Amino acid sequence: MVTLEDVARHAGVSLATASRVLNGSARQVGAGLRAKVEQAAAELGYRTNVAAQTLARGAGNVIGLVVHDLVDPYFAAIADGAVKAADDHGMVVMVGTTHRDPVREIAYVSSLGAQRARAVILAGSRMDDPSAAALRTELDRYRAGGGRVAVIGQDLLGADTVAVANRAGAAALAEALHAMGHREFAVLAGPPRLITAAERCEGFIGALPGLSPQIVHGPFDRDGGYGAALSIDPGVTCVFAVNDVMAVGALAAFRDRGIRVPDDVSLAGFDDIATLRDLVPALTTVRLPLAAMGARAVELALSEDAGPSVVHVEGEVVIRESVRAR
Amino acid sequence: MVTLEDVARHAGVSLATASRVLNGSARQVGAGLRAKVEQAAAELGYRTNVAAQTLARGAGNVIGLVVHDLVDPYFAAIADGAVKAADDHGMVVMVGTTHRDPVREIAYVSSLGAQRARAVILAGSRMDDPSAAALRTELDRYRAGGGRVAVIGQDLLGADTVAVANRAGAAALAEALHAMGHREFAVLAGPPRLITAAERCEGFIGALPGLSPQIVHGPFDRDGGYGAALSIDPGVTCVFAVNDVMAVGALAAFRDRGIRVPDDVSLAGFDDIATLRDLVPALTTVRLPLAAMGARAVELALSEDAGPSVVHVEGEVVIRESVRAR
DNA sequence: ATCCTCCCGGAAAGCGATTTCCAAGTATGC
DNA sequence: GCATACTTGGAAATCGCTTTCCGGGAGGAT
Repeated sequence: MVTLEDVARHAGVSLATASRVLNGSARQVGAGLRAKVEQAAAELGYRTNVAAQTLARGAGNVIGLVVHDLVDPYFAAIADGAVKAADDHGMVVMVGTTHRDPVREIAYVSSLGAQRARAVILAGSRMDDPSAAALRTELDRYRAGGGRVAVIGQDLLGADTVAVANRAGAAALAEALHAMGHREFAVLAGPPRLITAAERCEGFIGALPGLSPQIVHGPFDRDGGYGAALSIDPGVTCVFAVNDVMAVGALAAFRDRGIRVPDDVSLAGFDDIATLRDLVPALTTVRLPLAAMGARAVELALSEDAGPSVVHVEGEVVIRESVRAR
Repeated sequence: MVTLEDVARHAGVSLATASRVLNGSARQVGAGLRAKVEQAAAELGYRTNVAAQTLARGAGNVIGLVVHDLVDPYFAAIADGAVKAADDHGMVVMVGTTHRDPVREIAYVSSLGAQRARAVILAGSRMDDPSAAALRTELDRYRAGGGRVAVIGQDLLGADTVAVANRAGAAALAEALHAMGHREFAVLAGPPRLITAAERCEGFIGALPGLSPQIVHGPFDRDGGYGAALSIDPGVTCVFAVNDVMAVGALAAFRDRGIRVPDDVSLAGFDDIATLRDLVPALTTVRLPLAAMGARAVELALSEDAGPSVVHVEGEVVIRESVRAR
């Protein structure tokens, strides 16, 4: 491998000068030498050794992204935005998938700490349970080493946060559905202690004073939606699934049971996953700018301001054919 | 930050011993010292500096993965498999997205070279055009530095390859559709020079001797499928889209034009994207083990054998409601 | 003309690990 | 009981780059 020293020798300059030319520095180098160094580097095919650079500089160019599941289009969209934004800042993204295992999540943060990653971004909502404490400890340790942390979802860890207005979005959706004449609701509410799910559920119910929707808990994924939909009470005219992927499961369950959407029951989700837009009937949902959220998280984590800052993002209600007025 | 030297001092041993205990080595360390070192590391909260380790060892623990678009569920599934497999081998994955820009692809390989990534995995088929030469040059350079390269798709670069039997899969599908009585076919063929698309198209047509299906080219994505479907000849009874995402677009186009699937026309795709399984009508397709392909690529790239090895993966025809016998 | 800055090139000291040698202690073979 | 081989611990040389510090030359002010 060609080293910087080889380049310097070939160009007849010192190591210091070569470094300043090739790898950026506050200091200027005269045009003559600069050209010589650049030519030498090109001739020799020099390639910076990032590991050495990271060691010497004390900071790397890696951003860690921790998601539950890349196959879930929600996380894929966030990851896409994050990768793009990181690239714009000359950073690269390391992705870890936890598949909702808190142990893996912690292990991943720890590994990113060892990498001296510039920042770690946690996407996907956390359970409100003891494992969160262990994660917090690990994050503190990471921060103590100079790393930044950004969280996408609710403001839970005292870190930079891209906060999603889950309650407000769900409330706006509830109001829209109420205005269309619905009174008998069911909520496919996801896991009871999953914060995002709980917030959406609360926001929805809170916007329907005097009504008491049926609440069905279950996993936060497609099969969870399918299962939960099976136990909807007769008489319910409108079902809210706390995310789109669950809504898809519910749709399948209704289809299997011969219940027509929206003729027999209306259905709404949350997130507005692009891949799902061609579903029939098209899903009424709350649109979230997922890629932008991923990008925003990267920018937050890379910004210089001291204190943890919070960016709020709002959802936009999108009414499509999966709901019908009563 | 706590360094290995701090740990060694705290434990009253040499740097060498501490290194051998904490970061793995061929050499043994006595039980007594080993315990002392481990305790010291725990007390001080020692964390390996991966950059220093990479520099000293001359090889890192990063695997680079280059995909076109993480939002495309095809790539998301591959990435998921790759991340999991890498994790099993104690490696981490750095993802880059090119959005089909050859320049970005090359830039990414170059950046992975600078990282001294252990391997780079290229997913997503390439165009058969001049930019491939530039990529090949960059890859050769990367390999010259000791890195491994694996490609998912067709065997094009002379690297380790997870080769998809595109022709055979498409041919099997064609035979199945033919056996169901279809004779008038159209192929939504994607970009003419995109190798994967071309192979699937050829395989399909080749299995229908005596027939000459209508070929419609267009982009390899959802909108490409939509657009191509608009120019299907009347009289066609069965449409093959060279991937599932395009098939979804075609489905939408047919719906918008009042053409019913499968009553008026049958439709088939390729890939069997999990996220799309709840589509109505369910898509007939050729199933590919995407996550396994991603994992396989990682293992190939990490294996020690010298020469480039090729793993073949076959697709399995899955008939669902989007096709109907004639 | 003198002095003070400012600018730019180079020497050398790290950054935090790994690993090759050495040396000493212990086990084995006869 | 002694020579030989194996272990195991430590000192020190690297790995490739950044950056501080020093020194010399050019330009401006007095």
